[in-house]
Amino acid sequence: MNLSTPLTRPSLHEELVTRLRQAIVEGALEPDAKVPERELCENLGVSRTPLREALKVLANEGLVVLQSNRGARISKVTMEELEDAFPVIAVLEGLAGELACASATDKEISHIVARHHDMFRYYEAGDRSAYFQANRDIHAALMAAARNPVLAQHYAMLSSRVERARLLANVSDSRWAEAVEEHREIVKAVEARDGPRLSALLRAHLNNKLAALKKALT
Amino acid sequence: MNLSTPLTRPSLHEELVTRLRQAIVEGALEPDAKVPERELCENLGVSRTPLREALKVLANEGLVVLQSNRGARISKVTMEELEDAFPVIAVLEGLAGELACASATDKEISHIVARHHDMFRYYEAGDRSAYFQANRDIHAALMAAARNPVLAQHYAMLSSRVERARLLANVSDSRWAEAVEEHREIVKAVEARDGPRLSALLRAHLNNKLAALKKALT
DNA sequence: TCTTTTCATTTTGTATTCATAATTCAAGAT
DNA sequence: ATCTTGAATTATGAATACAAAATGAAAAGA
Repeated sequence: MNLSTPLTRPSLHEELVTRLRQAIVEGALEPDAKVPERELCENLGVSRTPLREALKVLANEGLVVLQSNRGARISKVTMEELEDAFPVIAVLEGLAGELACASATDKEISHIVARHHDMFRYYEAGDRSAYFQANRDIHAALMAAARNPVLAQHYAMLSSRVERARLLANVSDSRWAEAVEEHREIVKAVEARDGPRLSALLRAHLNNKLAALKKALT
Repeated sequence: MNLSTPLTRPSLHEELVTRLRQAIVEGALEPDAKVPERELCENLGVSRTPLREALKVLANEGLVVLQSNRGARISKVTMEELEDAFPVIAVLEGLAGELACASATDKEISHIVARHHDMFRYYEAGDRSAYFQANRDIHAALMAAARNPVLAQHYAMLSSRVERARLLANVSDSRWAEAVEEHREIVKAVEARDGPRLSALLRAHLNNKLAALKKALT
């Protein structure tokens, strides 16, 4: 049992940030909807103070828009935002790939590889939701292996803003096949610990993802 | 005159975020110091509520650390943080360079070039503070020319975390000379609108800056 | 009928209050 | 003397209160 870490109860506003962020990303709080302050307070059993603190934080992250004297709205997912965010995510993932090749443990590498094989099986089985889960795991594992908390923080922020687009547009089967092919190259680069190549592949992968989203959303 | 944007008085917490961030970056609020909540409230003439909202936002940005039931402290500038942040800033500036080459107006390009010439003059004159100001302007102008608000937002956040290091370590004259040389190459790439080259130069410039900081801080 | 105006209601931003946890400091124990 | 102990004080987190602004609905005017 760990007796060295000073035990610290998370404050209400922190929990609220986490839960609201999740609700927004999952679409439980819909884009452009007004944030029902009173209702949330009642449901969550907290007063307005910590809830409003959480909203300020989420506004700073771009998930919520504050309108003076008119409360908060869930921010919309616009094409412009996606077009701005994806290139940034791309270079961050690219960097993560480089760093991961340099600092990942062998165990981490083999975990990423294993998750890839899972993912390929889900693709064969046509199980989209398991595929997406595996895909998220892979990107998260890569990010963790990069050993750079600052990078991870900004990546997480951007991901949360962009994740919601998945709810708006189902990618085509042909794009799915393409993405899988790209991942076959990616996993090869991971196994070879080829940082520059992995970086380039990830950047290209993200840019293709954006192009596919664009097509699906117009 | 702009008549489309609905005029909106900034809320107290927003103003506080701005002012506190500035105070932290400029060193008026020193790293590791406790945030004097009561004192700030009195000086700024606001109640605790908006101040605490601002602190939550700054904590989310990493400029402040919240300790449960023990208030807030200004976060320390650690070598680990700089080592994590600089590579991220480097890829963001690299991306900004690429994008700027593609989307900057001729006027923006010539402004960046002009500011470079100013900066070189300040270097000749040995005027460090004017040099730094011009340097900041150049990076800001480049970022603006990239036309990507998401990129700009994350760049600003990271810059604020890292700016403070400048107060801790004066770079050597030899590094200054080096940096100027690097900028001579950078401005050439800007004039030529050579995106890939500018991107590579900026990334290298940032990595060298980190190395210089490392040396100066040990 | 369709606007415009008025006024009650609700919502919002900020201030204030309150309960609890941390800190301080003096008194007693070692 | 130094180290504990515990009550008094202060600071903090969260709830509540309050004033100002926005919203909505009914009444007055076109």
